[in-house]
Order: sequence, then structure tokens, then C-alpha cells
Amino acid sequence: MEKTSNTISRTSDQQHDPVYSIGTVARMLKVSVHLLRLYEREGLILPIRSEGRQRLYSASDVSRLGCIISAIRDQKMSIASIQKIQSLIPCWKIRNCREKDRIVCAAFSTAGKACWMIKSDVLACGMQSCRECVVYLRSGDCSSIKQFIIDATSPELRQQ
DNA sequence: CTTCTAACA
DNA sequence: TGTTAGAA
Repeated sequence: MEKTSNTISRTSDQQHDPVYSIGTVARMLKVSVHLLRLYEREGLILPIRSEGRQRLYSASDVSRLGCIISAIRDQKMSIASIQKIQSLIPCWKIRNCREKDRIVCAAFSTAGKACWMIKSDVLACGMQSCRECVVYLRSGDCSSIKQFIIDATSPELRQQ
């Protein structure tokens, strides 16, 4: 079952296929390419790069960006506040990190940055590509992120 | 298309 | 601070 997997299965998944150029995404979301690059620098989005170092976005990247843009535009959230919320996602729970690993993990001890933004060699999960990690992937959908955290963390926390 | 810097509201 | 404009 994919519920217990830490990565999304990769069999020509249309949702996660990186096919859109930055210009295409900018046109789809009605924003400038400059802005999309800023959001990437700030760690809000992780597009992959083609061999020519050009950004490629998937369909889920586009909906993730839609979520971000509406948070900034409509809900008047700042980039920093989005980063703050993302930094509070319990990745150690979601990925079932051991206690002794979590204690020394840079992703756990760093405040204000999401785990996928942290470049450190002391990441407990040892994730190579955070783009394919469930913590990053499932946190992009504003409408289901709370349910995702409930499902992904231990069931004993659910009662009460 | 890319990164970088400067500037606007 | 979010966003845009232009250089190279």
C-alpha cells in the first residue's frame, strides 16, 4: 500500500511528471517567471532541472504553487510565514525517524525552515531528493494537509 | 531559458 | 515585503 511508503510510486505518474517549463507555469498561474524563481529560492517549491538546467514543473507543482499564491495574495500571508508553517510539519513522525536520529537531525532542530530546505549532512532521514518525499509532496495541498498529518502520524494521538 | 542586481509600491 | 525590470 502506498500509505506506508515514504515516496510516491513513480510509474509515469501524470501528477508528478515534470513537463512544464517555467514560462508555461507562469502563464497558467498568471504570475511572472521572476516570482516563480523567488518562490523556489525561498524553498516554497522544488522544481527539478533538465539537463540544460532549466526548471521543470509537474502538475502537482502547479497546484502547490496555486496554493502558495492564493495564500500570499488572498490570505495576505508572507513568504516567511508560509516557511514557518512548513517548518512545523512533523517530518520525523511522518517518516518514522528513530528517536536518537531525530534528536540530532538538522531538520528537527532548525526553526523557520522546512526540512526540504535544509542543506546539511546530518539529516536523519538521509533523503536524497526531497522532491519525492511524502513530507514535501503531501504538504502542498492546503485542503488536505491536516488530514495528511493525522493519517501519517501515530494513531494513538488521534483520540481525545 | 538562466542568475544577478536594482528598484518600485 | 512582494513584485517587477533589465543586464549579461
